[in-house]
Amino acid sequence: MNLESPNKIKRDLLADQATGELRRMIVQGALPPGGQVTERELSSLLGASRTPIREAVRALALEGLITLSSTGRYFVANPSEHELHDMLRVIGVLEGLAGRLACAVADANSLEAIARLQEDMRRIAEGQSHLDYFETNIAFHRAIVAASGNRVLFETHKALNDRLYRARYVCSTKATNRQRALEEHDAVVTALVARDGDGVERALRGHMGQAEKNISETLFPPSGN
Amino acid sequence: MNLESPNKIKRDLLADQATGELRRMIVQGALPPGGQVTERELSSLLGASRTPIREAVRALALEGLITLSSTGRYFVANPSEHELHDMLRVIGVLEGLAGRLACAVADANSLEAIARLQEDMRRIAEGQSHLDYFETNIAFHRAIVAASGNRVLFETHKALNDRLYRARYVCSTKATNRQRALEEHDAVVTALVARDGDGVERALRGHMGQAEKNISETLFPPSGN
DNA sequence: TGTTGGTCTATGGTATACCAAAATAAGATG
DNA sequence: CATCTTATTTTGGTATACCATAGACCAACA
Repeated sequence: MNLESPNKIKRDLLADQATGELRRMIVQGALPPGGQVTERELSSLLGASRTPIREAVRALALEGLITLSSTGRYFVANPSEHELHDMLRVIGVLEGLAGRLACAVADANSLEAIARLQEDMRRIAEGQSHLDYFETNIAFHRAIVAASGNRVLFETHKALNDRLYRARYVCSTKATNRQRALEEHDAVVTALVARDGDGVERALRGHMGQAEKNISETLFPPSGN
Repeated sequence: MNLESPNKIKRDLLADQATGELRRMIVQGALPPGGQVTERELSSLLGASRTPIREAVRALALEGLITLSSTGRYFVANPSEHELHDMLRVIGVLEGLAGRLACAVADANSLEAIARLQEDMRRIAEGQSHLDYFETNIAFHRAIVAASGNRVLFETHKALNDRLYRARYVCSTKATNRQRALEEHDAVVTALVARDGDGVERALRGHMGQAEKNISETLFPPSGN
Protein backbone atom coordinates (compact mmCIF):
# COMPACT_ATOMS: atom_id res chain seq x y z
CA MET A 1 0.00 0.00 0.00
CA ASN A 2 1.26 3.44 -0.83
CA LEU A 3 -0.71 5.29 1.79
CA GLU A 4 1.65 7.05 4.14
CA SER A 5 0.32 7.58 7.63
CA PRO A 6 -0.72 11.22 7.74
CA ASN A 7 -0.03 11.77 11.40
CA LYS A 8 2.07 9.86 13.84
CA ILE A 9 0.47 7.75 16.48
CA LYS A 10 0.76 9.55 19.73
CA ARG A 11 1.28 7.81 23.03
CA ASP A 12 0.06 10.12 25.68
CA LEU A 13 1.13 8.76 29.00
CA LEU A 14 -0.79 9.87 32.03
CA ALA A 15 2.47 11.10 33.49
CA ASP A 16 3.07 13.39 30.52
CA GLN A 17 -0.47 14.68 30.49
CA ALA A 18 -0.25 15.34 34.20
CA THR A 19 3.07 17.13 33.73
CA GLY A 20 1.52 19.45 31.17
CA GLU A 21 -1.54 20.08 33.23
CA LEU A 22 0.44 20.74 36.40
CA ARG A 23 2.81 23.04 34.56
CA ARG A 24 -0.14 24.99 33.27
CA MET A 25 -1.68 25.23 36.71
CA ILE A 26 1.56 26.42 38.22
CA VAL A 27 2.49 29.06 35.69
CA GLN A 28 -1.06 30.36 35.61
CA GLY A 29 -1.20 30.53 39.37
CA ALA A 30 -3.93 27.98 40.01
CA LEU A 31 -1.39 26.41 42.35
CA PRO A 32 -0.03 29.35 44.34
CA PRO A 33 3.75 29.77 44.65
CA GLY A 34 5.07 28.44 47.92
CA GLY A 35 2.04 26.21 48.45
CA GLN A 36 2.49 22.56 49.23
CA VAL A 37 1.47 19.99 46.69
CA THR A 38 0.80 16.43 47.75
CA GLU A 39 0.79 13.44 45.51
CA ARG A 40 -2.49 12.10 46.83
CA GLU A 41 -4.33 15.39 46.43
CA LEU A 42 -3.16 15.89 42.86
CA SER A 43 -3.92 12.26 42.24
CA SER A 44 -7.59 12.65 43.07
CA LEU A 45 -7.71 16.07 41.44
CA LEU A 46 -6.39 14.85 38.11
CA GLY A 47 -7.95 11.41 38.29
CA ALA A 48 -4.83 9.30 38.02
CA SER A 49 -3.02 7.15 40.49
CA ARG A 50 -0.04 8.34 42.46
CA THR A 51 2.50 6.76 40.16
CA PRO A 52 2.09 8.99 37.08
CA ILE A 53 1.39 11.99 39.30
CA ARG A 54 4.58 11.40 41.16
CA GLU A 55 6.48 11.23 37.90
CA ALA A 56 4.94 14.53 36.84
CA VAL A 57 5.85 16.18 40.10
CA ARG A 58 9.41 14.98 39.91
CA ALA A 59 9.67 16.12 36.30
CA LEU A 60 8.55 19.60 37.27
CA ALA A 61 10.99 19.51 40.16
CA LEU A 62 13.77 18.94 37.65
CA GLU A 63 12.46 21.85 35.61
CA GLY A 64 12.54 24.04 38.68
CA LEU A 65 8.81 24.71 38.88
CA ILE A 66 8.53 22.59 42.01
CA THR A 67 10.99 22.40 44.89
CA LEU A 68 11.45 19.68 47.46
CA SER A 69 12.03 20.50 51.07
CA SER A 70 14.88 18.83 52.90
CA THR A 71 12.32 16.51 54.46
CA GLY A 72 10.94 15.41 51.13
CA ARG A 73 7.81 17.47 50.75
CA TYR A 74 6.93 19.25 47.54
CA PHE A 75 6.13 22.94 47.14
CA VAL A 76 5.37 25.14 44.18
CA ALA A 77 8.53 27.08 43.42
CA ASN A 78 8.67 30.67 44.59
CA PRO A 79 11.87 32.02 43.11
CA SER A 80 13.77 34.72 44.93
CA GLU A 81 14.76 37.98 43.30
CA HIS A 82 18.28 36.64 43.00
CA GLU A 83 17.08 33.52 41.24
CA LEU A 84 14.93 35.51 38.84
CA HIS A 85 17.93 37.65 38.00
CA ASP A 86 20.05 34.59 37.35
CA MET A 87 17.41 33.21 35.02
CA LEU A 88 17.02 36.45 33.12
CA ARG A 89 20.75 36.69 32.58
CA VAL A 90 20.79 33.23 31.07
CA ILE A 91 17.69 33.85 28.99
CA GLY A 92 19.26 37.05 27.80
CA VAL A 93 22.22 35.34 26.18
CA LEU A 94 20.06 32.51 24.91
CA GLU A 95 17.78 34.91 23.09
CA GLY A 96 20.78 36.88 21.93
CA LEU A 97 22.18 33.75 20.35
CA ALA A 98 18.78 32.92 18.92
CA GLY A 99 18.52 36.33 17.29
CA ARG A 100 21.99 36.06 15.83
CA LEU A 101 21.30 32.59 14.45
CA ALA A 102 17.92 33.67 13.12
CA CYS A 103 19.63 36.39 11.11
CA ALA A 104 21.88 33.76 9.59
CA VAL A 105 19.49 30.93 8.89
CA ALA A 106 15.84 31.96 9.12
CA ASP A 107 13.84 32.20 5.96
CA ALA A 108 12.03 35.39 5.04
CA ASN A 109 8.67 34.02 6.11
CA SER A 110 9.80 33.43 9.68
CA LEU A 111 11.17 36.94 9.96
CA GLU A 112 7.97 38.39 8.55
CA ALA A 113 5.96 36.40 11.04
CA ILE A 114 8.05 37.87 13.84
CA ALA A 115 7.54 41.37 12.51
CA ARG A 116 3.82 40.71 12.34
CA LEU A 117 3.76 39.63 15.98
CA GLN A 118 5.36 42.93 16.87
CA GLU A 119 2.64 44.77 14.94
CA ASP A 120 0.07 42.77 16.86
CA MET A 121 1.69 43.79 20.09
CA ARG A 122 1.61 47.46 19.18
CA ARG A 123 -2.08 47.20 18.46
CA ILE A 124 -2.89 45.15 21.55
CA ALA A 125 -0.83 47.41 23.79
CA GLU A 126 -3.44 50.11 23.33
CA GLY A 127 -6.18 47.81 24.57
CA GLN A 128 -6.97 46.66 28.06
CA SER A 129 -6.25 42.97 28.04
CA HIS A 130 -3.17 42.19 30.05
CA LEU A 131 -3.33 38.59 29.02
CA ASP A 132 -3.42 39.24 25.28
CA TYR A 133 -0.50 41.62 25.55
CA PHE A 134 1.43 39.19 27.67
CA GLU A 135 0.86 36.19 25.47
CA THR A 136 1.72 38.05 22.30
CA ASN A 137 4.90 39.17 23.99
CA ILE A 138 5.75 35.58 24.84
CA ALA A 139 4.94 34.51 21.30
CA PHE A 140 7.26 37.18 19.89
CA HIS A 141 10.22 35.94 21.87
CA ARG A 142 9.42 32.31 21.27
CA ALA A 143 9.20 32.92 17.54
CA ILE A 144 12.69 34.37 17.50
CA VAL A 145 14.09 31.36 19.29
CA ALA A 146 12.22 29.01 16.99
CA ALA A 147 13.60 30.88 13.97
CA SER A 148 17.12 30.07 15.14
CA GLY A 149 16.57 26.51 14.02
CA ASN A 150 18.41 25.28 17.11
CA ARG A 151 16.26 22.78 18.94
CA VAL A 152 18.48 22.53 22.01
CA LEU A 153 18.34 26.28 22.30
CA PHE A 154 14.58 26.23 21.95
CA GLU A 155 14.07 23.68 24.69
CA THR A 156 16.52 25.25 27.09
CA HIS A 157 14.85 28.59 26.54
CA LYS A 158 11.39 27.15 27.06
CA ALA A 159 12.28 25.52 30.35
CA LEU A 160 13.70 28.72 31.79
CA ASN A 161 10.86 30.79 30.40
CA ASP A 162 8.31 28.63 32.17
CA ARG A 163 10.07 29.25 35.46
CA LEU A 164 9.77 32.98 34.84
CA TYR A 165 6.25 32.90 33.50
CA ARG A 166 4.45 33.96 36.62
CA ALA A 167 6.87 36.69 37.57
CA ARG A 168 6.65 38.17 34.12
CA TYR A 169 2.91 37.93 34.05
CA VAL A 170 2.59 39.85 37.27
CA CYS A 171 4.96 42.44 35.87
CA SER A 172 2.99 42.79 32.67
CA THR A 173 -0.10 43.85 34.58
CA LYS A 174 1.72 47.11 35.18
CA ALA A 175 1.33 48.92 31.89
CA THR A 176 3.93 51.51 32.76
CA ASN A 177 6.77 50.18 30.69
CA ARG A 178 4.92 49.04 27.63
CA GLN A 179 6.11 51.94 25.50
CA ARG A 180 9.72 51.17 26.19
CA ALA A 181 9.22 47.48 25.54
CA LEU A 182 7.61 48.22 22.20
CA GLU A 183 10.52 50.41 21.18
CA GLU A 184 12.98 47.72 22.19
CA HIS A 185 11.06 45.17 20.17
CA ASP A 186 11.15 47.52 17.20
CA ALA A 187 14.91 47.65 17.46
CA VAL A 188 15.01 43.86 17.46
CA VAL A 189 12.79 43.59 14.40
CA THR A 190 14.73 46.22 12.52
CA ALA A 191 18.01 44.43 13.12
CA LEU A 192 16.41 41.09 12.26
CA VAL A 193 15.10 42.09 8.86
CA ALA A 194 18.43 43.76 8.13
CA ARG A 195 19.99 40.42 9.16
CA ASP A 196 22.28 42.33 11.47
CA GLY A 197 23.23 39.56 13.88
CA ASP A 198 25.30 41.63 16.26
CA GLY A 199 22.63 44.30 16.37
CA VAL A 200 19.87 41.87 17.16
CA GLU A 201 21.92 40.23 19.88
CA ARG A 202 22.64 43.59 21.44
CA ALA A 203 19.00 44.64 21.26
CA LEU A 204 17.75 41.44 22.85
CA ARG A 205 20.27 41.51 25.66
CA GLY A 206 19.35 45.08 26.40
CA HIS A 207 15.69 44.16 26.38
CA MET A 208 16.34 41.42 28.93
CA GLY A 209 18.32 43.78 31.11
CA GLN A 210 15.31 46.05 31.14
CA ALA A 211 13.09 43.13 32.08
CA GLU A 212 15.36 42.52 35.06
CA LYS A 213 14.79 46.05 36.28
CA ASN A 214 11.06 45.81 35.77
CA ILE A 215 10.82 42.63 37.78
CA SER A 216 12.88 44.05 40.60
CA GLU A 217 10.80 47.21 40.78
CA THR A 218 7.47 45.48 40.50
CA LEU A 219 7.94 42.34 42.56
CA PHE A 220 10.54 43.56 45.01
CA PRO A 221 9.94 47.30 45.46
CA PRO A 222 12.75 49.13 47.28
CA SER A 223 10.49 50.04 50.19
CA GLY A 224 10.04 46.36 50.93
CA ASN A 225 6.78 44.48 50.67
CA MET B 1 20.03 21.38 72.90
CA ASN B 2 22.19 23.91 71.12
CA LEU B 3 23.96 21.51 68.83
CA GLU B 4 23.32 22.56 65.28
CA SER B 5 23.52 19.76 62.79
CA PRO B 6 26.96 20.18 61.26
CA ASN B 7 26.02 18.96 57.83
CA LYS B 8 22.69 18.92 56.19
CA ILE B 9 20.62 15.83 56.45
CA LYS B 10 20.90 14.06 53.20
CA ARG B 11 18.06 12.02 51.88
CA ASP B 12 19.51 9.82 49.27
CA LEU B 13 16.59 8.38 47.46
CA LEU B 14 17.23 5.27 45.45
CA ALA B 15 15.91 7.12 42.43
CA ASP B 16 18.52 9.85 42.82
CA GLN B 17 21.33 7.41 43.43
CA ALA B 18 20.26 5.44 40.39
CA THR B 19 20.10 8.62 38.34
CA GLY B 20 23.66 9.46 39.27
CA GLU B 21 24.92 5.98 38.66
CA LEU B 22 23.16 5.70 35.31
CA ARG B 23 24.40 9.11 34.24
CA ARG B 24 27.92 8.02 35.08
CA MET B 25 27.55 4.78 33.16
CA ILE B 26 26.20 6.58 30.14
CA VAL B 27 28.72 9.38 29.89
CA GLN B 28 31.57 6.97 30.53
CA GLY B 29 30.30 4.60 27.90
CA ALA B 30 29.51 1.60 30.10
CA LEU B 31 26.10 1.79 28.47
CA PRO B 32 26.86 2.20 24.78
CA PRO B 33 25.11 4.97 22.81
CA GLY B 34 22.13 3.69 20.89
CA GLY B 35 21.80 0.61 23.08
CA GLN B 36 18.49 -0.24 24.63
CA VAL B 37 18.05 0.01 28.36
CA THR B 38 15.27 -1.86 30.07
CA GLU B 39 13.85 -1.10 33.45
CA ARG B 40 14.01 -4.66 34.66
CA GLU B 41 17.60 -5.18 33.63
CA LEU B 42 18.78 -1.99 35.29
CA SER B 43 16.64 -2.92 38.23
CA SER B 44 18.51 -6.15 38.88
CA LEU B 45 21.82 -4.56 37.93
CA LEU B 46 21.52 -1.74 40.45
CA GLY B 47 19.65 -3.72 43.05
CA ALA B 48 16.53 -1.61 43.33
CA SER B 49 12.97 -2.16 42.25
CA ARG B 50 11.60 -0.86 38.99
CA THR B 51 9.99 2.19 40.55
CA PRO B 52 13.11 4.20 41.42
CA ILE B 53 14.88 2.88 38.33
CA ARG B 54 12.05 4.06 36.16
CA GLU B 55 12.22 7.49 37.76
CA ALA B 56 15.93 7.61 37.07
CA VAL B 57 15.45 6.63 33.44
CA ARG B 58 12.77 9.23 32.94
CA ALA B 59 14.90 11.87 34.59
CA LEU B 60 17.77 11.12 32.24
CA ALA B 61 15.32 11.18 29.36
CA LEU B 62 14.43 14.74 30.35
CA GLU B 63 18.12 15.57 30.48
CA GLY B 64 18.54 14.19 27.00
CA LEU B 65 20.90 11.36 27.90
CA ILE B 66 18.21 8.79 27.18
CA THR B 67 15.65 8.86 24.38
CA LEU B 68 12.35 7.06 24.15
CA SER B 69 11.25 5.49 20.93
CA SER B 70 7.76 6.18 19.65
CA THR B 71 6.80 2.75 20.95
CA GLY B 72 7.93 3.48 24.45
CA ARG B 73 11.30 1.80 24.63
CA TYR B 74 14.33 3.50 26.09
CA PHE B 75 17.69 3.88 24.39
CA VAL B 76 20.93 5.56 25.35
CA ALA B 77 21.08 8.81 23.43
CA ASN B 78 23.29 8.94 20.39
CA PRO B 79 23.26 12.57 19.33
CA SER B 80 23.67 13.46 15.69
CA GLU B 81 26.29 15.86 14.44
CA HIS B 82 23.61 18.47 14.08
CA GLU B 83 22.51 18.01 17.67
CA LEU B 84 26.07 18.23 18.95
CA HIS B 85 26.51 21.46 17.03
CA ASP B 86 23.34 22.87 18.52
CA MET B 87 24.54 22.00 22.01
CA LEU B 88 27.96 23.50 21.49
CA ARG B 89 26.46 26.73 20.26
CA VAL B 90 24.39 27.01 23.39
CA ILE B 91 27.25 26.02 25.67
CA GLY B 92 29.37 28.60 23.92
CA VAL B 93 27.18 31.51 24.92
CA LEU B 94 26.60 30.06 28.37
CA GLU B 95 30.32 29.89 29.05
CA GLY B 96 30.76 33.30 27.48
CA LEU B 97 28.26 34.72 29.92
CA ALA B 98 29.92 32.81 32.75
CA GLY B 99 33.30 34.29 31.89
CA ARG B 100 31.92 37.78 31.71
CA LEU B 101 30.14 37.42 35.04
CA ALA B 102 33.19 35.85 36.62
CA CYS B 103 35.20 38.93 35.67
CA ALA B 104 32.64 41.05 37.44
CA VAL B 105 31.94 39.10 40.60
CA ALA B 106 34.50 36.35 41.23
CA ASP B 107 36.95 36.79 44.06
CA ALA B 108 40.68 36.58 43.43
CA ASN B 109 40.90 33.09 44.86
CA SER B 110 38.49 31.67 42.33
CA LEU B 111 40.38 33.22 39.46
CA GLU B 112 43.66 31.92 40.80
CA ALA B 113 42.18 28.45 41.08
CA ILE B 114 41.16 28.65 37.44
CA ALA B 115 44.64 29.77 36.42
CA ARG B 116 46.07 26.88 38.40
CA LEU B 117 43.84 24.41 36.57
CA GLN B 118 45.22 25.74 33.32
CA GLU B 119 48.77 25.19 34.58
CA ASP B 120 47.79 21.64 35.49
CA MET B 121 46.49 21.13 32.01
CA ARG B 122 49.69 22.34 30.44
CA ARG B 123 51.65 19.90 32.52
CA ILE B 124 49.30 16.99 31.97
CA ALA B 125 49.12 17.64 28.24
CA GLU B 126 52.69 16.44 27.93
CA GLY B 127 51.81 13.13 29.55
CA GLN B 128 49.98 10.19 28.14
CA SER B 129 46.78 10.02 30.14
CA HIS B 130 43.84 11.02 28.02
CA LEU B 131 41.56 10.80 30.98
CA ASP B 132 43.57 13.14 33.20
CA TYR B 133 43.81 15.69 30.42
CA PHE B 134 40.13 15.40 29.66
CA GLU B 135 38.97 15.71 33.25
CA THR B 136 41.20 18.67 33.97
CA ASN B 137 39.80 20.30 30.87
CA ILE B 138 36.27 19.73 32.15
CA ALA B 139 37.24 21.05 35.56
CA PHE B 140 38.66 24.22 34.00
CA HIS B 141 35.43 25.05 32.22
CA ARG B 142 33.30 24.08 35.16
CA ALA B 143 35.33 26.31 37.46
CA ILE B 144 34.68 29.29 35.23
CA VAL B 145 30.97 28.69 35.28
CA ALA B 146 31.01 28.20 39.03
CA ALA B 147 32.92 31.46 39.44
CA SER B 148 30.05 33.29 37.75
CA GLY B 149 28.03 32.86 40.92
CA ASN B 150 24.95 32.14 38.80
CA ARG B 151 23.41 28.87 39.92
CA VAL B 152 20.91 28.67 37.08
CA LEU B 153 23.73 29.11 34.64
CA PHE B 154 25.73 26.43 36.40
CA GLU B 155 22.97 23.87 36.27
CA THR B 156 21.98 24.61 32.70
CA HIS B 157 25.61 24.31 31.68
CA LYS B 158 26.07 21.06 33.56
CA ALA B 159 23.07 19.41 31.93
CA LEU B 160 24.25 20.26 28.44
CA ASN B 161 27.81 19.32 29.23
CA ASP B 162 26.77 15.86 30.33
CA ARG B 163 25.06 15.33 27.01
CA LEU B 164 28.31 16.21 25.26
CA TYR B 165 30.56 14.32 27.62
CA ARG B 166 31.09 11.25 25.52
CA ALA B 167 31.57 13.07 22.25
CA ARG B 168 34.17 15.29 23.81
CA TYR B 169 35.91 12.42 25.48
CA VAL B 170 36.28 10.58 22.22
CA CYS B 171 37.62 13.76 20.67
CA SER B 172 40.13 14.27 23.43
CA THR B 173 41.77 10.94 22.68
CA LYS B 174 43.11 12.61 19.59
CA ALA B 175 45.98 14.66 20.91
CA THR B 176 46.32 16.63 17.70
CA ASN B 177 44.66 19.81 18.82
CA ARG B 178 45.94 20.05 22.36
CA GLN B 179 48.38 22.83 21.58
CA ARG B 180 45.70 25.02 20.14
CA ALA B 181 43.36 24.30 23.05
CA LEU B 182 46.05 25.25 25.52
CA GLU B 183 46.64 28.54 23.77
CA GLU B 184 42.94 29.29 23.73
CA HIS B 185 42.75 28.54 27.43
CA ASP B 186 45.65 30.88 28.02
CA ALA B 187 43.75 33.64 26.29
CA VAL B 188 40.80 32.97 28.55
CA VAL B 189 42.91 33.07 31.69
CA THR B 190 44.68 36.24 30.62
CA ALA B 191 41.40 38.03 30.02
CA LEU B 192 39.99 36.67 33.27
CA VAL B 193 42.76 37.93 35.51
CA ALA B 194 42.61 41.25 33.70
CA ARG B 195 38.88 41.17 34.41
CA ASP B 196 38.27 41.90 30.77
CA GLY B 197 34.72 40.60 30.44
CA ASP B 198 34.35 41.16 26.72
CA GLY B 199 37.70 39.56 26.05
CA VAL B 200 36.94 36.48 28.07
CA GLU B 201 33.57 36.08 26.39
CA ARG B 202 35.16 36.33 22.98
CA ALA B 203 37.89 33.85 23.89
CA LEU B 204 35.43 31.29 25.24
CA ARG B 205 33.11 31.53 22.28
CA GLY B 206 36.03 31.07 19.94
CA HIS B 207 37.19 28.11 21.96
CA MET B 208 33.76 26.50 21.61
CA GLY B 209 33.72 27.17 17.91
CA GLN B 210 36.98 25.28 17.68
CA ALA B 211 35.49 22.42 19.69
CA GLU B 212 32.71 22.25 17.10
CA LYS B 213 35.23 21.75 14.33
CA ASN B 214 37.14 19.13 16.31
CA ILE B 215 34.03 17.13 16.96
CA SER B 216 32.97 17.26 13.33
CA GLU B 217 36.39 16.17 12.10
CA THR B 218 36.87 13.44 14.67
CA LEU B 219 33.40 11.94 14.96
CA PHE B 220 32.07 12.69 11.51
CA PRO B 221 35.07 12.67 9.16
CA PRO B 222 34.32 14.09 5.69
CA SER B 223 35.01 10.75 4.03
CA GLY B 224 32.15 9.26 5.94
CA ASN B 225 32.44 6.48 8.49
C1' DT C 1 11.00 -20.43 -0.50
C1' DG C 2 8.72 -16.39 0.81
C1' DT C 3 4.83 -14.71 3.16
C1' DT C 4 1.25 -14.43 6.29
C1' DG C 5 -0.97 -15.19 10.51
C1' DG C 6 -0.90 -16.26 15.16
C1' DT C 7 1.15 -17.16 19.63
C1' DC C 8 4.32 -16.19 23.09
C1' DT C 9 7.43 -13.18 25.38
C1' DA C 10 9.49 -8.90 26.61
C1' DT C 11 8.63 -4.36 28.07
C1' DG C 12 6.66 -0.28 29.65
C1' DG C 13 2.42 1.92 32.04
C1' DT C 14 -0.51 2.08 35.92
C1' DA C 15 -2.56 1.03 40.28
C1' DT C 16 -2.05 -0.27 44.85
C1' DA C 17 -0.23 -2.06 49.22
C1' DC C 18 3.01 -1.33 52.72
C1' DC C 19 6.46 1.11 55.30
C1' DA C 20 9.19 4.83 57.52
C1' DA C 21 9.54 9.31 58.72
C1' DA C 22 7.75 13.68 59.55
C1' DA C 23 4.15 16.77 60.91
C1' DT C 24 0.31 17.53 63.66
C1' DA C 25 -2.85 16.90 67.37
C1' DA C 26 -3.77 15.59 71.97
C1' DG C 27 -2.89 14.96 76.59
C1' DA C 28 -0.24 14.93 80.77
C1' DT C 29 2.64 17.47 83.86
C1' DG C 30 5.12 21.15 86.03
C1' DC D 1 -0.58 28.61 81.20
C1' DA D 2 3.35 26.79 79.08
C1' DT D 3 5.84 22.81 77.76
C1' DC D 4 7.23 18.39 77.05
C1' DT D 5 5.70 13.76 75.70
C1' DT D 6 3.07 10.69 73.21
C1' DA D 7 -0.42 9.12 69.89
C1' DT D 8 -2.38 9.86 65.42
C1' DT D 9 -2.38 11.33 60.85
C1' DT D 10 -0.29 12.78 56.83
C1' DT D 11 3.05 12.15 53.28
C1' DG D 12 6.58 10.47 50.45
C1' DG D 13 9.49 6.17 49.14
C1' DT D 14 9.57 1.60 47.54
C1' DA D 15 8.12 -2.82 46.00
C1' DT D 16 5.09 -5.49 43.48
C1' DA D 17 1.08 -7.13 40.91
C1' DC D 18 -1.44 -6.64 36.79
C1' DC D 19 -2.38 -5.09 32.20
C1' DA D 20 -1.78 -3.62 27.30
C1' DT D 21 1.03 -3.57 23.52
C1' DA D 22 5.02 -4.13 20.64
C1' DG D 23 8.32 -7.34 19.02
C1' DA D 24 10.07 -11.88 18.10
C1' DC D 25 9.49 -16.37 16.82
C1' DC D 26 7.31 -20.12 14.54
C1' DA D 27 4.37 -22.71 11.91
C1' DA D 28 1.14 -23.23 8.17
C1' DC D 29 0.22 -22.09 3.63
C1' DA D 30 0.68 -20.25 -1.07
